[in-house]
Amino acid sequence: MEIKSTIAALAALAQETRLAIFRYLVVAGPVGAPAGKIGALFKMPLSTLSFHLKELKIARLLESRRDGRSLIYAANFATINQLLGYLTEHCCAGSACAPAVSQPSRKGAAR
Amino acid sequence: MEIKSTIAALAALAQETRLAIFRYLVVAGPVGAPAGKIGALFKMPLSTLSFHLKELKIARLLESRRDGRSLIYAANFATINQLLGYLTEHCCAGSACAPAVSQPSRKGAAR
DNA sequence: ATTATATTTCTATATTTCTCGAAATATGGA
DNA sequence: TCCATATTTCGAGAAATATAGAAATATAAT
Repeated sequence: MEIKSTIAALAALAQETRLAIFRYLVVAGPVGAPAGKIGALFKMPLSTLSFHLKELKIARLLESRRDGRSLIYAANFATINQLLGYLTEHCCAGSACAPAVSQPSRKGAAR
Repeated sequence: MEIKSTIAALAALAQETRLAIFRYLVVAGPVGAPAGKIGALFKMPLSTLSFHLKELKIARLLESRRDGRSLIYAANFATINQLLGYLTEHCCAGSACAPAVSQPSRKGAAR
C-alpha cells in the first residue's frame, strides 16, 4: 500500500463514528448492511451517515452494492489488510515491533 | 487499547508530515533524533515541526527526553503495537483478516 | 551577566472536516 | 403515471487542524 492510500485509510478510521461503523461492518462480514440499518443503529441524520459512508468508501475501506432501493455496504478486508501490512512493515519493523514493552494482555492473546 | 487512544493514534498518523516523521523515528530506533535534525530533514518552520511533534507525543506515539539544549524524540513502540493490536482484534478478526486478497509480498515476509 | 543555540508557545490565518436541513436521485409498487 | 421508500448530493455554518512568524523558555558557553 502506498503512502497516499495509507493516509486516506488512517484518516477515514480516525473518527469515532466511522470507526464504529467500520467495526460494525467488519462483524457483519461480506453480507454487509443497508445504509438505513446502519443509520438506525448509530442514530444520526442520514445525510451525516452518508457523508461518513462516503469517506470510508473513498478510502476503499467499504464497498457498496445496490439491492432494490437499498445500498448495501460491506467492509473491504483487502484494504484493512493492506493498511495493517503497511504499518507493520514501515512503522514497526527495522527496530522490531515485538511486544517490546508492557501490553496488558487482556484476552487470551489469540494467534 | 481503548477507543479514544486508538482514534488519537490513527489521527496522529493520518497526516503526511507526521507519518514521515514517525517512520523516520521508527528507523532511528530508541536512540531517536533531536528536533533540529528532524527539522533539517523535513524542511519546514520549526514551529510547524514542533506542532506535529506535539501531536505525535499527545497520541503517545513519540517520547522525548532532553539532552543539553536538544530535545530528543523517539518512537514509542508500545503504542504502535497497541494500535496494531486494536486493528487486528476489532477490524479484522471475526470475519478473518488473513491475506484474503492480493498483498504483493514485496519483502521476505519476515516473522 | 551576556550571548548564542535549541526548541516551544503564542497568535493569527488558512484550510479541512463535520454536521445537518432541504432538495435531488433512484428504485419499486399501485 | 403517481406515490412511497431509500439514500445521496447540495449548501452553509460550526468546529477542528495545519501553517508559520514573532516572542518566550531552557540550557550552555564565554
